[in-house]
Amino acid sequence: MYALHSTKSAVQTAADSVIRASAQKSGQNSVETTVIKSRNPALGDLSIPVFSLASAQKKTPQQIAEQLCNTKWPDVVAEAKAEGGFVNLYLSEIFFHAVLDEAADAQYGRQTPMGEVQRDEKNGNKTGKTLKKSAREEKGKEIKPTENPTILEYSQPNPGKPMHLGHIRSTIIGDVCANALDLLGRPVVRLNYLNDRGAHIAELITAMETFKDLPKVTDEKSLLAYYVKIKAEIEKDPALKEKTRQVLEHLKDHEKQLVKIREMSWVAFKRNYDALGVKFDDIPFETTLESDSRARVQECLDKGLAKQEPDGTIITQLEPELSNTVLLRSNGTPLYFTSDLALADWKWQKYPFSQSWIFTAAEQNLHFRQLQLLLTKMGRPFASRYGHKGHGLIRLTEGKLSTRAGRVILLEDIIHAVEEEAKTQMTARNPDAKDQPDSKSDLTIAKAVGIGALKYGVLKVKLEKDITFDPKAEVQFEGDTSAYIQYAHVRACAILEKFAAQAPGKEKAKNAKSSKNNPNAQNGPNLPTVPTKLDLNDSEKQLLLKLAEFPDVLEYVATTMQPHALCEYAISVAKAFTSFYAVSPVLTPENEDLKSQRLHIVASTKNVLALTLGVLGIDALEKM
RNA sequence: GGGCCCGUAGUAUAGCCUGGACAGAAUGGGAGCUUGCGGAGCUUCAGACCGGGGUUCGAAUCCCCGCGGGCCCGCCA
Repeated sequence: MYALHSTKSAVQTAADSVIRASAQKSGQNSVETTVIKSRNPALGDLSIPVFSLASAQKKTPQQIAEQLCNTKWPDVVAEAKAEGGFVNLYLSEIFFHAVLDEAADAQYGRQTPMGEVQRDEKNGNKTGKTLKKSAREEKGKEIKPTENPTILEYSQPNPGKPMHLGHIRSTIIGDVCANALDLLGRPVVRLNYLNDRGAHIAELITAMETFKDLPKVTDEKSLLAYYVKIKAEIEKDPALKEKTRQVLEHLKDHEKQLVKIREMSWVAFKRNYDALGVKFDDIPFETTLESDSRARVQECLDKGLAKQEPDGTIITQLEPELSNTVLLRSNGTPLYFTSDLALADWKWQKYPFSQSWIFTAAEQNLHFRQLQLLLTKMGRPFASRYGHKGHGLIRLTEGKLSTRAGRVILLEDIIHAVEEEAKTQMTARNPDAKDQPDSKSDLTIAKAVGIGALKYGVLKVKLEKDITFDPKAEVQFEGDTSAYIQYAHVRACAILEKFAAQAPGKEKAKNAKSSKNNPNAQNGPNLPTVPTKLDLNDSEKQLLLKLAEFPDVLEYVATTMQPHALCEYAISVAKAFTSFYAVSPVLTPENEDLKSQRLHIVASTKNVLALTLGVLGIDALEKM
C-alpha cells in the first residue's frame, strides 16, 4: 500500500480507537471523524476536525483537539497540534522517505489500495490476448475488476461521414480512462462500435451503384466531398430517393458496397486516431449484429416488455419508470436502440466484464437509461454494471456542430491547426530550435505540443459541462496547459541529464532512445543513494506530498471515469515542481546530501509527470 | 407540460458524490524577479459561490421553492 494511503488509515485507526475509548468511558455514543488532507500547508499535512465530537461531548473543540493531540500517533506523524478546532498532524521524515522510495518506480500507482495486483509482477503486458482469454475462462465465477475486464466503448464515428470536432471528446475521454485502467494493471477492452447502417449509408450505397465518377477517399476531406456530392444528387432526384429507401430496407443485399464503405471510412478515421495516438482492441459493426437484434425484439415481446402497435411498430413497455421507445420501425427495420440491445449481449458474451462504460454526448442520456432499464427487466445479470457517461457538447460560438448544416469543423483540420500553432509558438520562443522528432515519440515536438494542448483543453473540463470551442483561442501554451506540464518535465530531464554528463566515468543516458516504455530508465544506477537524514524545505515537502497523491488520483479516474481530475493533478504537480525549482538548487546546493536528496526528488517528479502525461495520452517530451 | 444536466472573480475553470479552517489554480489587470539546473518560468496584490428559504455547531457542498442556460421526451444517432 502506498505511503499516503497507509498513513491516512494508520492515523484514522489511531484516532478512532482513542475516540471510542473516550466515548466508552463517558458512556456516550461514539462519533465519526474523518482524517482529511489539510488545505493550508501552514496548518499541517493531515487534519482531523473535531467539531462534531466536541458538540457530542459538550466541550469546546479546542479542548477536544488538545486532548486528542496526546494520542500515541504512528511514527509517520512527527507532531500533532490543536489549532482552531482541528488536530493538525505534521508528517515525519519516515513518510517522505517512503514517498521518495515509491514515486520513482516506473510502476508507481499500479498497486492501489484496492489492488490485489502485485507491483513486482513480471508481465507488464496489458490488454493482450491473454487477458481476453482469461476473462472467458472466468465465466461463471465471481466477477472481479482485477480479472474481468472493463469495457470502454468510445469514439464511434459514423462510417461514410467524416469525423468532426464533436467526436473528439468521447474519443479521448475513453482513451484516457482506458490508459488509467492499464496503468493500474486492470484488464480493459477498448471498443469502437461503428454504425454501418442508417440512412446515410443507404445514400452512399445508392450513389455507388448509380455514379461511376466518385472521388477516391483517402482522408476526412475526400470523405466529406464524397458525402456532400451524393447528398446533393439524391436531393434533386426523387427516383434516387426511393431507391435509397429500398436499399435501407434490404441492406443485406448490398454487402459488397457495405464492405467498401467500411474500408474507406476506416482509412479516413485511422489517420485521426494515429494523430491522436488512440487505439482500439475491437471494432464491431452494427450490421454484423442484425440477426441478434431481431432475436432481442422477439424476447421482449415474449416477456411482455414490448408490444406491437396496429401499424406494425414494436414499442417497449417501460412506463411508468421511463418513457417508451421504438424497437422496430413499422417497416420492420431495427433502430439504434435495437442493435444496442444486441450489442450489450454481444459484449457480455465475448468479454464477461466487471464493468462496461459507453461514452457519448449527453443528448443520448435518456436512450441509455432506457437501455439499462430494459436490460434489467430482461433479467441480464450485468445490467447494473452497464454504464453510460454522457459528456457536454462541444459547440462553436455560433451553435451546435452538424454534418448536415455544413458548419463542420473536421477533426483533421483541427489537428493540423494546433500543430501549426505549436510550431509558430516554438519558433517565436526559441528561434534556434528545430522541430525535430522527439526521442521518445513518433511525433515531432511541435506535433506533440499541439496535440497535447488540444487534448488537455478538452480533457480538463468536467465531463458534464459544455465546451464552447474557439478554434483560434482554444489551444494555449501558458498557465493551466499541457505545455506547462511538458515544460516542467523537460526541465526535470535537463537537470538529470546535466548531472549524468557531469558524473565522471559514468555512461551517459545511453538508453534515452529506448526509454519509451520505461520513463524511469535514467533514474536508477546513476543517482547517489538517498541520504538517511532528509533536510526538506517547504517546497520539497509540498512537492512530495503531491507525488504521494498519485495512486489515489489514478484510482479516482478509473473508478469515476472523470479524466479531468488527472489534468488538475498534473498541473498541480508541475506547479509544485516549478516552485521547488525556483528556490531549491539541485546541482549546486550547500552539501552533497542535499544534492542527492534533490536529485531523487527530481527523478521522482519526472517519473510521476511522465506517468500522468502517459495516461492523458500526451507525450512527455525531453526537449521542447 | 414532464425528465436530466449546468450556473463559482472581467473571461474560462476546480471543489459538490462523502458538509469543516481565510473557496483552489489559470488567464487578463497592478507590482516585483535576468550575473545558479531552460523565462512556455518564479514571487506578490486586487477580484467570485444565480436568488430565497430549510437542515446543521458549521453549507459552494445536503433538502425545498424560484431564476437563467443546455439537452431530451416512439419510428435520428
